[in-house]
Amino acid sequence: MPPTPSTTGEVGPATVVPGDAPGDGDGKPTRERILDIALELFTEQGYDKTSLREIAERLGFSKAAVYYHFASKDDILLALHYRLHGLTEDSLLELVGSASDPQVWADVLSRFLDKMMANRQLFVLHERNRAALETLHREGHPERHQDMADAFRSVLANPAIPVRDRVRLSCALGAVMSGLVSADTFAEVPTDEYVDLLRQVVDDLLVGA
Amino acid sequence: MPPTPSTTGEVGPATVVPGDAPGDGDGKPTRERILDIALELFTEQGYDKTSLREIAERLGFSKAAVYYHFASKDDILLALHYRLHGLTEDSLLELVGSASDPQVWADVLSRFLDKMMANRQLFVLHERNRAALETLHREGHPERHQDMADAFRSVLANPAIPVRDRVRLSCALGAVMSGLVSADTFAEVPTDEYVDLLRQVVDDLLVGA
DNA sequence: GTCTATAACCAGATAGAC
DNA sequence: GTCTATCTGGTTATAGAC
Repeated sequence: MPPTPSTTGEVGPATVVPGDAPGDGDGKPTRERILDIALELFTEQGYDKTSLREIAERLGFSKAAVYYHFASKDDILLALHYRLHGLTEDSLLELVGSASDPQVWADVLSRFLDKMMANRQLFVLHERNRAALETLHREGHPERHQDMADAFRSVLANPAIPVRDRVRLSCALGAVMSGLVSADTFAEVPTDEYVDLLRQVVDDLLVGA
Repeated sequence: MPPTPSTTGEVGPATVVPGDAPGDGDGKPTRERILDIALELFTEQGYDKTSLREIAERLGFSKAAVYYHFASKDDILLALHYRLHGLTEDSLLELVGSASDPQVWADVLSRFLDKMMANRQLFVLHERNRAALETLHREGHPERHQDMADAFRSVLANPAIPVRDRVRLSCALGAVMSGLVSADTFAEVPTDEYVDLLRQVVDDLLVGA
């Protein structure tokens, strides 16, 4: 049986202690290396058009070896989804869930933006494979793991909050996501400056006007 | 050989003259009925997770019959993509291409919003199947069919335009798309009112502030 | 214009050797 | 921890009858 039979929440590079496990080229454990390649291929070609054989080939071993680390292809996608979960601090989450004030939403989004930008590829993965990820969410995905997207979704569906505010929140989320996805187009702009531009957009939509 | 061997730009319900071709339940030609079902299933379950067998079953005939109307599964997706193309008037397109003024972009988007809202599902399809559609765009898709998305994309990539303006345009597009996708959440709001809220968002991002 | 039958293929997944 | 070999099932696509 594999060392981690059920899917575990992976938190990303920060968790990896250098020289922590066998691995190959780097000190990174194989499981992480698989996830890194998968993230790259899934974002580039799409989840469904990427085969396990392809992932394995890139790493220099065979398809079946991947099955030692993950129970299924879905399991890989799920693990990447959990990387996103891992980015969220609980304190921010509670803030969103409790308050119904656009100013608070804007603050949370603003504070979260740097982390989003630093882990941009993870968001692009989600943006480009919505269909596959939502299928995953419907079945499986047992524990009601709360993440940022879930928190905001529940706000959007809350009828006690004025429609105008909710619509503008929805737009602000879309605007930020769009900003992340097309960040490559603005590669010549320094990251800090770029993030500030996005922050301003969030502000204009949620508190300004 | 099929009546329309290569993919033709389908324009939607407006093109269908009542009693125009055999069809079945309605006066709609079979080709259109296939596209309607495909649109529904592709948006719901995703392009890759929908099989031709499933589409055929819904229509009451067999998988192979679908191949009479379309050369491949990709061809169906492409035809739906062309429905989107069909929504765009050339006059609006030129407007976007020529001007580099945020005010103009806002006007175009505003004028286009009603049509976008009326054909919402088409946009949701594109939003939820970006990966599949971009693969399609890379290969095939011969004639440089210009659509709204292409026009705006070329603006975003134009270095002659101030970065701030371009970033805000990118955000505005994302905001509108997000608004379209989550329109169901706000089903209780009258459409006109909802579209006005979105128009305001576009305005705040592109001309206000 | 639609259907039956079937070909050809490749994916995800398993068993068990090393 | 990785490999070879194999199973199983579903997918796109074709040929040809009605």
